[in-house]
Amino acid sequence: MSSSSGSGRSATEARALKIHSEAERRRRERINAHLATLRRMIPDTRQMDKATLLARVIEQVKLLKRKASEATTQSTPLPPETDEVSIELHTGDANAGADRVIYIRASISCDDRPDLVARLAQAFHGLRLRTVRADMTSLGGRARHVFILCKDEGRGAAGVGASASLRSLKEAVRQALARVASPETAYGSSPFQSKRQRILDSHYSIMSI
Amino acid sequence: MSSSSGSGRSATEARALKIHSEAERRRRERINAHLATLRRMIPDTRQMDKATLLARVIEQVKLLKRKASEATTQSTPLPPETDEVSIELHTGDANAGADRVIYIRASISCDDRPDLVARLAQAFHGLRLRTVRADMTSLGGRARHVFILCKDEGRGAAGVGASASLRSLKEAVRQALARVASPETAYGSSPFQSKRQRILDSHYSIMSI
DNA sequence: GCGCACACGTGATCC
DNA sequence: TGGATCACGTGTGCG
Repeated sequence: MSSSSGSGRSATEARALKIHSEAERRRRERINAHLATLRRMIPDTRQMDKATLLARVIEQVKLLKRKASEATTQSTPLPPETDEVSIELHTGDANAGADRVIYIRASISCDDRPDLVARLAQAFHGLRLRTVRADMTSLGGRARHVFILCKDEGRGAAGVGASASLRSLKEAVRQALARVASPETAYGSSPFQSKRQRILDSHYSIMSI
Repeated sequence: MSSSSGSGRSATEARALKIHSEAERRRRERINAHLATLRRMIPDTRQMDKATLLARVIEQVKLLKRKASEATTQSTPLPPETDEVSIELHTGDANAGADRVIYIRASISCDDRPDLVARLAQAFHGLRLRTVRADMTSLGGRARHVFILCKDEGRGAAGVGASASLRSLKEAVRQALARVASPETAYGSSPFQSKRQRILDSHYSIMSI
């Protein structure tokens, strides 16, 4: 205490005290305003305890952090444990007859190895397919690659048997991918290798060229 | 006031008051503990105003929400018209000290050309970075490629200057990508070519090897 | 002295 | 009435 006598406050003290309380009120208002904002942007927090509200904020920040991080590092599911090849045809706009562009979505899941991408590129090149889009994942020795391929000009197969040639093209792509996925099928190389071992062994890059 | 006489409090009143103040203290402690937690999980908020801390929390939640949302909706499929290079570091869980794995999200947008992917792979290889995931788009002569790179073992830079070496690694990747994006900057090759022309000319494959 | 930010105790209020 | 929460004024320390 700076100065005091028995009775009340001096005039200056009273005024200072008032200023102080007002400042403190403004401070509380700032904090509470921010709290209200948080309450608005987080679901199911209307009329909830100030403390538990903060708990939910923490929880939400954690969750969003995980979500954002994992979304930037892997936006597609993990490579499946079983080998798969899938082909889809997409003729861009069925009625627009002018351009005759064919898109193929080819997906392959298999064990990863250094020459995988190169082999695939080679296969596509041999089929006169252009890779417009590619999505590749390599994890734990497994790879899952998805390609959007484009057959720009169906000149050679334009006329009558277009539909038939489409099917054969599709089948050709499937076989090519299957060959790449397991080059030595029919050979007796043991397919039994633990997942753990594969993970330990695998430090392949999907872009080893 | 419930009851009062001139002098002091009754014994029961005093005890109740004490209980009350203790409860209030506990409440404050809970709130402050949560605030401390938030302060820990948001960068650069050590000894910062309680109010401004909450402001940063709001800001962070907004940012993370946008990030997570746009990452799940994949809202940037088309290559932008302007050249861009962006690098992001992701150390997997800052506190889990054991594994020391570093992920880098590197994104490049530029004119497409046959050797682009090969150049990028070469650059990453030179920086001892493994490509764990790749997402490549080629459309209308423009390319937008996103890579998740992995620096498996920071053996050489583990100790003191880890943070600094991270920054320098990030900068190295950025410069490498910039070089690949526009190899002949500073030369006088005319940058003026119509978008239309580029589209007509471009039949590149992003996997031409 | 002044401004700022914090913790504390207290009265009011609502189940 | 008892427990829980809130807003308020005040005391106190730091630049």
